[in-house]
Amino acid sequence: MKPAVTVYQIAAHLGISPATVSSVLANRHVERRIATKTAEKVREAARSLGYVPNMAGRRLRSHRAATRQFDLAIMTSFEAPLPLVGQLLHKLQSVVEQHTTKDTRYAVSIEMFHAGQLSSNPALLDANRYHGVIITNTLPEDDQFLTQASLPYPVVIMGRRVPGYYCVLEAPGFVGKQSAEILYAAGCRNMAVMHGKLLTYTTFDRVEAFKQKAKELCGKVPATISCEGLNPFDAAAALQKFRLRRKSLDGVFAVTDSLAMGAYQKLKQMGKQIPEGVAVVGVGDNEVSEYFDPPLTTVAGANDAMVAEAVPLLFRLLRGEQNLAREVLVVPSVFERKSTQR
Amino acid sequence: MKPAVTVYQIAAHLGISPATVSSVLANRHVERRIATKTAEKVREAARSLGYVPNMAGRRLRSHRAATRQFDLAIMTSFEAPLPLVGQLLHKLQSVVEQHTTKDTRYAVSIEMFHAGQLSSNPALLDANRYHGVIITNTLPEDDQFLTQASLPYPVVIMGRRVPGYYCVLEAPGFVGKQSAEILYAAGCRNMAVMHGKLLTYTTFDRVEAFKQKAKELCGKVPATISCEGLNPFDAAAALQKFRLRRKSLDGVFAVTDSLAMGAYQKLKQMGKQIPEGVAVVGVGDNEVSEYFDPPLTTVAGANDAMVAEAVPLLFRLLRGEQNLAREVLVVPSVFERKSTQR
DNA sequence: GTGAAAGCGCTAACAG
DNA sequence: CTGTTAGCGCTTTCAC
Repeated sequence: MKPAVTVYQIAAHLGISPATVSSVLANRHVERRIATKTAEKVREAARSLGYVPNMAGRRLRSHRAATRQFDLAIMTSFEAPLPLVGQLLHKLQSVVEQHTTKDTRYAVSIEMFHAGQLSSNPALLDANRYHGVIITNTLPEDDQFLTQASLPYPVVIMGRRVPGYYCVLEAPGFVGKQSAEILYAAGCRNMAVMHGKLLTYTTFDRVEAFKQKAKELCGKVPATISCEGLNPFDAAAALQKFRLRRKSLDGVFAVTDSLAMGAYQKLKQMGKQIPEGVAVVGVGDNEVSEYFDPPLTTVAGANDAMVAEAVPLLFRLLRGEQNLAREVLVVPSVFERKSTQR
Repeated sequence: MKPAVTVYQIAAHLGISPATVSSVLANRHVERRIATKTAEKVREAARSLGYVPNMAGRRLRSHRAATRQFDLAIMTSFEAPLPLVGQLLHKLQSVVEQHTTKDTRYAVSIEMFHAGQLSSNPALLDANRYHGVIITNTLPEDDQFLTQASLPYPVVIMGRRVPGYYCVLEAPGFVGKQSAEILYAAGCRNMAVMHGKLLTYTTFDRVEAFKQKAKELCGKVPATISCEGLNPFDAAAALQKFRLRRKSLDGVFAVTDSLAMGAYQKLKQMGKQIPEGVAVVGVGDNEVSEYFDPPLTTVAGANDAMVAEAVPLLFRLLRGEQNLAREVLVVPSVFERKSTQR
């Protein structure tokens, strides 16, 4: 590939000076009183030569020495539930807004990688891109990669414990344990756990803790309903298949509210009342769970709370604060609603 | 404010060379075989002096000449529904991934502004930040500002027609008109429209078209149920107040599925059956609408479709393609479900 | 209305 | 193991 076109080449091409080219391309031709015809020519040449401005050059040259610019990033997998990313983004933006001053500016980027493929994200290991990042929705493969890597900037990992990093995660086992207890208290003795094909650490933990507690309480391991993805559709489809094998089902723990919502419809179609026939517990990443019919009991996950911890933690790291806890455990809230009240 | 600390100052402070400082701070001290003690000293000094690396400098110096780097941004208001932003982000990321090659790289940033305050976003007018942006969820104040501004890079505006820009928007009037017709066909004669306090152009259009069509069909202007925000909670609260004033209500058009979902619960509590007592139409920005009870009829908005048009359009502009349509109209799909079948 | 020259902060390349 | 030097691409300043 040829080296990129620069303002110098455009200037040479037209027989004018780079300064003139620059003025035009930065939209300053009016204040610099460049001839309209010249401006036209420059734009035309830029287009035909395929000029792509180098933002690093521009920023380097034109920033005020007193301004500090922080480039932050959220790294998440494509497969992650969008709401979590949205929450994180929203929170990060509002904290950024608070911290922005005349001479401190922030930019927030998002990098997405395919689950398990974090290692092939080129931006990650570059020291020349970000001042700090929050990484979330990783799979074990990703975590292993991170363990070996040593990133040259502050990193907060959400939802997973990775040695050597600052991590914010759900209190291990809490969601699964609580959910099993809620279902047991509602009288369920034939429980099932419903989850997607890909398991992040957080999801894995929820599933395992649920199974263990359910076994302890009911004397047998709960069934597994494995869904293709995390959408309601996937839950309905999985339940359709499952139905054939198991009629006695009386309690469902879905690792995501979206899955629970898909399950609702199929359960009703199967003639099961909620909660009388089957009780359902979800994990709260959804604003509408309270408005489902019947309202969905939710062990609130801890997305909100994790986000609320992770973002300020990143800023403390950026500020260079020392002696911060390597690990923050967040305890989810439980919202008991009709879907588990018998 | 003092000028930012540079590697030169750290070097001077420690009596060593800037190159050494640089190597350490970029995590290259191993390959450069810097003494561990020196590395320690450098890091310590960087911390105590409050060093913030200048990414523009780093990037400028260390990039390969053959690499073109594109910095893209999504600009959206804080108040926008998160799902739309999520969809847009996801789509943009996947197209970015397709276009990424050995010597073409992309970075995606998000800028959030408060609805109506786009003009005070400093990143917007800077020529030295982005190669292209997608702007969405603007209020009329923002649009007016944009009309006057002249941005020095490609811009796609989603959801609104603004003179001089490339715009992707819903076919005007379609959603509102369709919704009114669906409700009318379901036998509704006392309709209401439910919307949030802040009206983007898109929402405004939906509301107005609905009112007009409803009046045409029923002979009277439908009632308005104005909600604080766009969450289900807001819909329930607004309906609670509204209930006092109007018992005859038999059809609701909610400009957002979230609002419709909030309305469901309150309507049922008020003793209205859906669809027998009250039919409901939402606008489809939500994966669970099909899984509501009864499944929610949705005029699918056109978020998916808009996103699918806007992102490739941005890339065409970046490539310098000429003679592109200034305006792309997207026609929403209609999903008739139980909530309007009598 | 336009050009020449300097230099933003950093690191690659090379020399020791 | 570390220092010297040059220059990435751009824009600003000043000169004409």
